[in-house]
Amino acid sequence: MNNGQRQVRVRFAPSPTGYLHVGGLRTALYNFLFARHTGGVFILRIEDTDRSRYVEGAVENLIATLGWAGLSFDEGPGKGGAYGPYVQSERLDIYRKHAGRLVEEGKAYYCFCAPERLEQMRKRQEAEKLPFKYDRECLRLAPAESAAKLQRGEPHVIRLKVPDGRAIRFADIIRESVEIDAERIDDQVLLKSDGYPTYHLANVVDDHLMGVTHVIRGEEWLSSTPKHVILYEYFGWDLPVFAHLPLLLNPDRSKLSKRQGDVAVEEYRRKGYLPEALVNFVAFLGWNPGGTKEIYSIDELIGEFTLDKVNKSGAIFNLEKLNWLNFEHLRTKPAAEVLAALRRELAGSRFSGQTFEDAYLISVIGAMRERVTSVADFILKSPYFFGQPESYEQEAVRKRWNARSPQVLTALAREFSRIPPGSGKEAFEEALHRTAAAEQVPNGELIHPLRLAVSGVSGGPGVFDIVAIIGPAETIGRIRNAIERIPAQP
RNA sequence: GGCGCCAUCGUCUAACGGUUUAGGACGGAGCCCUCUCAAGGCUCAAAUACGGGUUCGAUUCCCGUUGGCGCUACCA
Repeated sequence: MNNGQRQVRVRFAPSPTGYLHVGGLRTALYNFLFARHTGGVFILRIEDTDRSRYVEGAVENLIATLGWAGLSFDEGPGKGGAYGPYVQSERLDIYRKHAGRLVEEGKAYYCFCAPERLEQMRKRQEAEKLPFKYDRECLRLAPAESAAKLQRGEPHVIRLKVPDGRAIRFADIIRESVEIDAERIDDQVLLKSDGYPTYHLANVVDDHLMGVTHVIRGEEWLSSTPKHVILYEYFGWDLPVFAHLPLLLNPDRSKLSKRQGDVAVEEYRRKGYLPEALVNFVAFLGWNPGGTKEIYSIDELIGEFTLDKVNKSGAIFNLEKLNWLNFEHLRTKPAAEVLAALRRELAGSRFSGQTFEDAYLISVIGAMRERVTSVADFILKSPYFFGQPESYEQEAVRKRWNARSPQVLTALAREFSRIPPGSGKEAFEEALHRTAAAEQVPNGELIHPLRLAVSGVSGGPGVFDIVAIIGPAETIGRIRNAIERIPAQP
């Protein structure tokens, strides 16, 4: 082990197979937080060594999503750095060179076995309930024979020659010590027949060449870490510090996947979740600084984050808590920022054709802030601020609208018509009280039908807040509309 | 199947052998507030998987059982 005093260098190394997964976001976040907390360097490296899974535009998407979440990287594609290139498909010669060096030193060997042979062997071993292990057929090839095959251009791979009869042990910050018998490890393919490296080779080579001090990645890599340890040993390189993160789980405790909810970060973005809320949420899936504070800004997370507080067991992605966190972040976000987000939502909604003044939207935000969990909710839960009610909730009509409603509301409208535009809610409240007294009905006989008339629903902000926001003229128009459209009640 | 990792309320978690009638949060239930819905305040229900050790004392340390998950590819 090394790196006592060296500057921390960590990396997030996704493969560009589409969108950024929330599990990937969490891994990226922990790397980012660790780097920022320690004054280290956060690297983005693209692991595109599987050409069949490459998705066009995925890299740009990944970078954009990371940027949205506020996870800025110091070195990486499009950003540069002294250790580039940061895209593995641009580093092929490096991997070939290193694999070749291993072959020369007898630590790896050429394998010419056809996929069909491997497949048969796999089936046989499976039938005998044995773990799959390559039978080392090609390791027994005479050097001359191997060279001849190479000469003839026969398709081949390079395999790691796993040392015999040794226990491979490595330290992990989160899991302490992990040990596995080398006997169990397959002679892993390092370089594929298409000339591309496998994850194992590329990852180890790059981590070393890029000076990575801490490998912080998902637990799914724990089982293959011994292969990496062997590689470090073979190359004569110092081991980085490993930290294998607990997995993110579906509600049924299986590894988080599509099917059981959204796993793409951009989906949450699209639904109006705030990046600070999503970041706060995933940070606490597997990590906790102790104490009872729950709402953290990203800077606070940076201040508190340490790897030894990461826990070992998988965590279920619980949407309810995310909703609450989003609500909490939304309510403390400056109105100007919420305004910008709301304008974006409106632009993509059925109200996109209309224009609203900043002051108007700010008062809508003030009225709805404690009633929404996402920015999209402003439109979903209170469309009546952006247009006339299109319908009237049946249950509310049945409960709140009676035979006298048209008459008293007409009287109320008459009172409202004397209120100058821009008046506060008190003016409407007083007008309503006057009308109720004159018509000799309880306030509720006016308040509830009024709410229904202006909003079409039974819930929402105080009715006087609503009418003050939309103004007297609009309110009167909506009252007339409602009287016309709501069928007479007994 | 083999190997590895993991195991506190439904969920996220706190507790680093005793300060614990196991704390907080989300969600749930109830009450208060109230023009509705929220928000807010108060209250309640809810967990150390099981069995052995070690110890004066185990949520905490060890072993086993059970369960869950991961890996077991020329995918990452």
